[in-house]
Amino acid sequence: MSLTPEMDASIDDQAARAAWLYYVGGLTQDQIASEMGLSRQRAQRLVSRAVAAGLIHVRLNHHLARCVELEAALRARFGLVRCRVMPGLGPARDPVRSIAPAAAEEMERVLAESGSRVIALGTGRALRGMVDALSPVEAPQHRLVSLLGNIALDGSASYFEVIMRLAEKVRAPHYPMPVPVLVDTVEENRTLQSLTAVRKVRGLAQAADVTFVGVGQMSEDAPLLTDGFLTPDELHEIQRVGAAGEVAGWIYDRQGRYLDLALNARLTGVRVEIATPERPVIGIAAGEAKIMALRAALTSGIINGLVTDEPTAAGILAG
Amino acid sequence: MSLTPEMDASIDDQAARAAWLYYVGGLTQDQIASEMGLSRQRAQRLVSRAVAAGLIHVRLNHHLARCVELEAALRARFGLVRCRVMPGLGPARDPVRSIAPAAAEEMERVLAESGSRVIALGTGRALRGMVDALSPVEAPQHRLVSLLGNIALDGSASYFEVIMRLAEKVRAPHYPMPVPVLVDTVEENRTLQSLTAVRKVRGLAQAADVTFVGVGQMSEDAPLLTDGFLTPDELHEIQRVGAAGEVAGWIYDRQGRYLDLALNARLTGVRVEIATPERPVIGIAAGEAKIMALRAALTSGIINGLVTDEPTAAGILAG
DNA sequence: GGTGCGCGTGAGTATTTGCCCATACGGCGA
DNA sequence: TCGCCGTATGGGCAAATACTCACGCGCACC
Repeated sequence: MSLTPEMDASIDDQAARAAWLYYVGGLTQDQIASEMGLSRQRAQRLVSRAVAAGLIHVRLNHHLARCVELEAALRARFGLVRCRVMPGLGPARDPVRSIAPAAAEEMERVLAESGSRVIALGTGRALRGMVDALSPVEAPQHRLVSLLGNIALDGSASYFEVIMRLAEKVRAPHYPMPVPVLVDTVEENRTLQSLTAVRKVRGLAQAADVTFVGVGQMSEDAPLLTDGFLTPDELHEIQRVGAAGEVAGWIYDRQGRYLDLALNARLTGVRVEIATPERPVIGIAAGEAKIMALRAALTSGIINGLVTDEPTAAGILAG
Repeated sequence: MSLTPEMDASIDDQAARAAWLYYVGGLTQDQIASEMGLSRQRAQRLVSRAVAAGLIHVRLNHHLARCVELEAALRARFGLVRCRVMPGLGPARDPVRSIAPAAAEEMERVLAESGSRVIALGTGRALRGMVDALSPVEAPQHRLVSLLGNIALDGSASYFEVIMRLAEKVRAPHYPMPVPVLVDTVEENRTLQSLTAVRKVRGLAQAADVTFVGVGQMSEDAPLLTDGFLTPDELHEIQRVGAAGEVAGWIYDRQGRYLDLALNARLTGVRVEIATPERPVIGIAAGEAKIMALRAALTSGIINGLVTDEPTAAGILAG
């Protein structure tokens, strides 16, 4: 993916400088080109490179009245300790884009604490977006721990791993869950759970001071299905017994009560229990499809913090 | 300046939403127009309004190698507790633009502390830029105090007042210095200093946990001259006795030793004494003209923290 | 009630930007 | 050594954006 680090650094430096001149200095790409002694096209490419590489962060410093209202309503109805509602980006546009900056701010808020905290993390696209939107901060006083593994059934590790990226950005000690998300048999699971390494990570995760999780829907586009953890038949069976959503792979019904499924015995991750104000669990999720799953998790208190977007917030409250 | 608050809010809301769709969502202004049901021009105006009003903040998440080097060199040479060097924006462009975001970050760093702090502030364009670039944060645990008044000799209050704006953004209790910067006679000054209100503010400022100041040059374009605190003759006389710069109106020589001037007896503000690591004084300043003033202030330790830009940093180190 | 002023609006236009393509450069294998 | 391929570069062009101008509306003052 990259050339020599030296080369990369120099090009990123150039990109950063061009983007700085463009966004902070307000120069045109023409002016940047002559300032830095390159062609306009190159200047343009550097700026877009900087944006693509996430070197540039844009933040909105204004609380939209509508979003503030929705936040207040959600806080009141579900007794949330944290709640952020960001403007929607219109249909057919990835809501992760909208909520990632706000989620990153929530994370930064935790990271800014000077005392040492244990921060537990789920997986998923929304959390990945959060980490990408995060500014690098040195916060080595905290410990990061995974609620679940990042190895899929087929052994691939692509399942939107979050903890390693985050640890890299904040330079904090981190404890990934060194196991597959799901194993084939109850016995395998028991063996894994007995490993000291696994037991220590589980213990840390269960004692987390704050937890960030995604929330999965159980409709036909369920992440558990698209990521290959369930077959369509299994999904339909679980839907039939009333599945409404899942957090870290653990499936619950419309009241947010965890279901007693055969699947559970093969899940290796930590189940998030009812959140308390002292040990909040922040849900990071948005999208039409997730409304029911979110309402359920909020109802029972699996999550007591929420970062979502405007249409999703409205949908949750409409129910 | 503004219409009804209601009207303002609604228009800012629109602007913020348009800017969100533009910068975060990546829509074109055409798409924003149809999404929000307005004309393309209106969408464009809303976006530029949001930028002008400071609703949109852009930050660069990359440490340019050259800037990092300069920071390290400045830290080492002057024993600084904080140091930020931002890329220059080229000549003939306001360096405040470049350093304001970094200065705002330094301020946010202090504001994020959970313990209660006393934050003292000077005045000037650079500090004003810092406050404008600051994200609104609730930090009512801190107290903000002014080092000097904001009333000029002619009674006008325009001298880049900082503390009120800052207090508005962070909702912290604030203590402006309720006097002119400079008075006509020593007796007037004595009278003012004896007022309880003034004594309390002075006491608070002198005990500040952290201080943010601009740094003024004493060349022909001295802020003290352009703001009408000195006549050209006075300036030349002070230059003759070796003035190199000024902090909060107090003038020092090339070694950063405060000068014993007749003017001093008419200055009402608090003189910033040698900074300590426990009670840092952060200088916010950049520009060719300020190099000598900065080097002097750094040499004697009037300031032990610095936010500046690349050419200024290089100039300071070159001496 | 008229008149002037200021603000916001939309149309038109100049500038800027993003994208595509032809081309040049450099590494690598035949 | 030659030729191929992948990558980066600059020119050109269409789209997008910013600016200017003239108009219209509302408000206040006369």
